[in-house]
Amino acid sequence: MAAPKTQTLERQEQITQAALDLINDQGVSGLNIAGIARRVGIVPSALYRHFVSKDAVLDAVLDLIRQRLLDNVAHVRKKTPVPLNQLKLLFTRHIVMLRENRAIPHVVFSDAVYNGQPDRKAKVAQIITSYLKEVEFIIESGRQDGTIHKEVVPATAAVMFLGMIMPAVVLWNVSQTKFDMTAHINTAWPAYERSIAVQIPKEAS
Amino acid sequence: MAAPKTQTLERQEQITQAALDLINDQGVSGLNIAGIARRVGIVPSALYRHFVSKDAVLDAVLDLIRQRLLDNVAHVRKKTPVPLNQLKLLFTRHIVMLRENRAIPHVVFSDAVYNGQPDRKAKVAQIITSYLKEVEFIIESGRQDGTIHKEVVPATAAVMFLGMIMPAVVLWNVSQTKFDMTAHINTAWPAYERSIAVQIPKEAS
DNA sequence: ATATAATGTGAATTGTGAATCACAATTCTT
DNA sequence: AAGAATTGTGATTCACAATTCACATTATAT
Repeated sequence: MAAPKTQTLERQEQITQAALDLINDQGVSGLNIAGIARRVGIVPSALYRHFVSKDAVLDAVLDLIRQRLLDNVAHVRKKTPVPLNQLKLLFTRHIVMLRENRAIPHVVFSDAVYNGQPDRKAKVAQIITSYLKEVEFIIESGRQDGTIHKEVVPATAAVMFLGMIMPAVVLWNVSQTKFDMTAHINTAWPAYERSIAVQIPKEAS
Repeated sequence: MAAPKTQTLERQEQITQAALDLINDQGVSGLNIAGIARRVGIVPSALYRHFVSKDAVLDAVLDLIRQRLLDNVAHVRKKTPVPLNQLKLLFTRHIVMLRENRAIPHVVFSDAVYNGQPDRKAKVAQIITSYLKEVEFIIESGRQDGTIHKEVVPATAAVMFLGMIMPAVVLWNVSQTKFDMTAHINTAWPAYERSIAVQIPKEAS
């Protein structure tokens, strides 16, 4: 009962997705060739027809993650032209995304990244910084149109934007999903907005 | 050439410290019994006289980390009685600490925590939340003495305090230590202060 | 001092998982 | 339809690391 033959390109996508799913369930340390193969429906050795090594699979997963993150930004841009609304939307969408893809923080924080080849580390650095650049860009356009304070330093504000998300996700993960993300979104966002927006929004509590 | 016999209590401390050092260098996935034993100066099997398993060593490392974090808070409390100054000091000290102990983020974000026994996960949750509680406490006393806005929600402000630190450390790690932490401290802190303090400090840019 | 407990040692055991390889089945080319 | 290329399979190898164990050595108690 051999698995049906499938073009490498398609298999690579299946394998990458399966790897992401596996990491969602078991973390990066739970990522193993046999597990991936099982999910795809092939035998472990067959995987090597499509990837030269396990490391190569991890790199593909990183590419997938980058794509998802940037797609997110693009989607938000289309949704509304107002910088502050874009940020708010990006904030909630990003949190929802990380909730559903626990693999993302897993990979980004994993030892495979922190202590693997410098290439991989650089790749993650590039993913994060390009995401930050997008956020900075939104903030900068807010400064231009006068909705965001001129004194705000875009780079710092972007890092702090990430700072609303990162600890929340970590707490949520560590607390067996008990940490109330919705409540966090509802209180953190106004605080963030207050610190960068020019005028307090209509309903000032 | 046997290693000198040493009381279990002292050896446990040596082993825990060696494990922390090893994680500093190689990450959690690089943590191995042989490596720890080498650093302590004993043979791998000897380690089992003092810890029942590798997992037990990791748990001890977690205890050590908690202790370090809380010592940090206590130190800051002694240094100054002014809440905002305590926060600022805690901020810089925390960053310095994480710079010198890359093991801390490694462990906190590791798979061993995210996918290990629920006990360990709970332990990490407890470490983070107790640290947050301390920060909340400082913020609350600032609200009491009128130096921090009444509208500030201590829990949220504490999470965002962590939010100044976490992404910075991640960026620093991932960027081969190229990310400028000092610059981050200098711009992030005023922004944070502005968002919670009642009055803008003397020199308003 | 001697028995007993505690600690250290080297060898052996066990498990795990990545990677390789010769061969089989399938698809593609022409 | 024959031959070449691609993809799949099972057995196997290899390295690595945690743990156990019988025995040696040192410290402690009486």
